[in-house]
Amino acid sequence: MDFGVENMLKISELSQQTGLSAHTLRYYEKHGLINASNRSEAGYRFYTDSDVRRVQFVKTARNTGFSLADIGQLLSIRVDKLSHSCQDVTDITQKKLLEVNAKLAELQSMQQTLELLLESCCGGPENATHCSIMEALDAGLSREDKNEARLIK
Amino acid sequence: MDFGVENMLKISELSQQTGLSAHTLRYYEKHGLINASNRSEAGYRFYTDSDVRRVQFVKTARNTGFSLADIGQLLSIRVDKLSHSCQDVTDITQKKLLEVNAKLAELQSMQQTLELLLESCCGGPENATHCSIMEALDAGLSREDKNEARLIK
DNA sequence: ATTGACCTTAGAGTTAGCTCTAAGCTTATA
DNA sequence: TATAAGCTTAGAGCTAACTCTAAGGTCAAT
Repeated sequence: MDFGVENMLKISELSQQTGLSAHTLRYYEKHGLINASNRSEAGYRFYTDSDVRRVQFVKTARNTGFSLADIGQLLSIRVDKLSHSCQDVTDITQKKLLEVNAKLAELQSMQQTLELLLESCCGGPENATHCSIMEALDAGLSREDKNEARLIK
Repeated sequence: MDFGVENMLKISELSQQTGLSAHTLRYYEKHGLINASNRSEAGYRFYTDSDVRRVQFVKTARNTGFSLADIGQLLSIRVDKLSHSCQDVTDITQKKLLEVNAKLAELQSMQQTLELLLESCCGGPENATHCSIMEALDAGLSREDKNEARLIK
């Protein structure tokens, strides 16, 4: 069961394969996401193919927007699929989607506001005494938008 | 020019008016965004109407997505409009819009991925051995998407 | 034997924007 | 006058996900 060190990767090689820095790989290890299956006598990490696939999984999940905590959960499902249901997986995914949708809504509102501001302003070289962007920000964006803000008086 | 302390606000009163905590107001002051025009002998901050309007401006800009650094720039325009042009204002606004659009694109890509994942999975109580979400994450999301990632072998 | 590249660890630093604490005054109320 | 609420400051802590540093051990090549 113990094949020398052939066909295993050192951390810098894993780094190259995955595009994650060695620092980041150690960071993920410290946070329980990944591990080197083997260590040399001197303590050097050696990664198997299976380790590489796990790291790729982490990277893909990361690109999809999952937090490291989410990924921890996904990984524990991954290593024991029999003890987990598809619903366990969709729960995590659904929760993430809700977060993403919430952020999206917030950013879309900002986008709309910024576009309106830009439309309203000439953007020219004249001085800003009557700049409509400044006026709008001074007026609280025309007043009938925000929820909790009390009006000035 | 110095009217006692009538019609000025203490920090907790400004906090109530604006919905920003006293902590946050002091934080903004430390970062050069706002200031109390007056202090009592004991060092208590007292805010004028003009101070209140400035804080409202900051809050509105914050809600619009501007960073505190952006707001610092906007405020320095606000106090000396003659020395700044509308273009100065639109430059800041445009830059912010670009940032927001970039984030938006990233989040929309995540949203799409998450929706696809959810569509592909039954989400039921059966065990996760053939969960299509896990498979997709294992396969790097079907392979033809990411830019810098090298394939496994 | 000696470079130099690579590896190890613990732990500090970064970013942004708060949020909170501690220790000690001040002010208002009873 | 005493107590509680509110104010002051400097500075630490929080969040997330890295990113980097320091001090030292290892390894391959000269």
